[in-house]
Amino acid sequence: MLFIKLKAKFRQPAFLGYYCRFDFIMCYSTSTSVRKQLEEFLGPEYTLGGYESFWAASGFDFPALPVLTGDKPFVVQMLQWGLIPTWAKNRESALQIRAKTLNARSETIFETASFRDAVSGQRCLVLVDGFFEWQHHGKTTQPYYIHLPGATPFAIAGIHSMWTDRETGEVTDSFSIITTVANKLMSDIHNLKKRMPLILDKDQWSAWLDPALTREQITAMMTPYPDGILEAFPVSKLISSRHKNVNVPEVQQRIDLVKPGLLEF
DNA sequence: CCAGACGTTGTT
DNA sequence: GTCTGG
DNA sequence: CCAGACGTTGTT
DNA sequence: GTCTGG
Repeated sequence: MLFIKLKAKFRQPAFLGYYCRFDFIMCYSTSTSVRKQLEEFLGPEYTLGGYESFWAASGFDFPALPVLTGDKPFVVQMLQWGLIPTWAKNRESALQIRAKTLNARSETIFETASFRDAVSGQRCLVLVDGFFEWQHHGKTTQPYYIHLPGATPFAIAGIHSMWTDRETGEVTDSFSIITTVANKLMSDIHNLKKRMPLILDKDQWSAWLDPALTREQITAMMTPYPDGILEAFPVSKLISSRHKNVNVPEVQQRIDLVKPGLLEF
């Protein structure tokens, strides 16, 4: 059994932002500077509306996260993570199903009952500047934060769905993020499952949100992010905690591995 | 036919 | 809503 | 991933 | 120890 000892060595965060652990955790940030940073990145044609940022958000909390949809591609909307299909009969079944729809596998998305309606005409983009993934060493895990150079924001591609509660009339707009096979970096980090979120740069956003896309065109966009661009560093296991508040700056602080893990970046 | 599911991740 | 399992 | 359960009888 | 639920 291999134990990895960790020595926390905090330094100033290189940036602020929100992120999103793609499988069942995370999205980040908090200060007004983050909003400004995103505003600058998006440019004047975008409206931030009710945009809210986090240091970390767990999928199992079903948080509302900043999303662009095909209907309003230039308006940041807060949509709920955990897609509820239109056919959910009642609140109980809606809550049950959304716990299983945090991620959608790109390989089967056109066939699965929960996703196939949304993928054709209800695509969306989840705005993040990073996400977390765990590297496995025997029985232990080491979380990493994955991001672009300079904390450049990017989007995780997703699908969304409007659900109306027939008892209350309440409408919920919710989403799933799409996963694909890992690229090289993510294969090293997510060393067992070797998956990664479908990441789209800003110049691909309008194509992804175009409602006229054919199935073939959609499939063609569902590829791993190119190698050699994403960066990663190890972070404290605070991010893995279920009961502590992980929505704090510390979750994204780099730590040094006392006994180096399988990887150094 | 009806009832029940409808999903992903992970096993160094 | 639609498919599957019994 | 972690936290928490870890069971049976009888039921519209 | 191992499975399940979130």
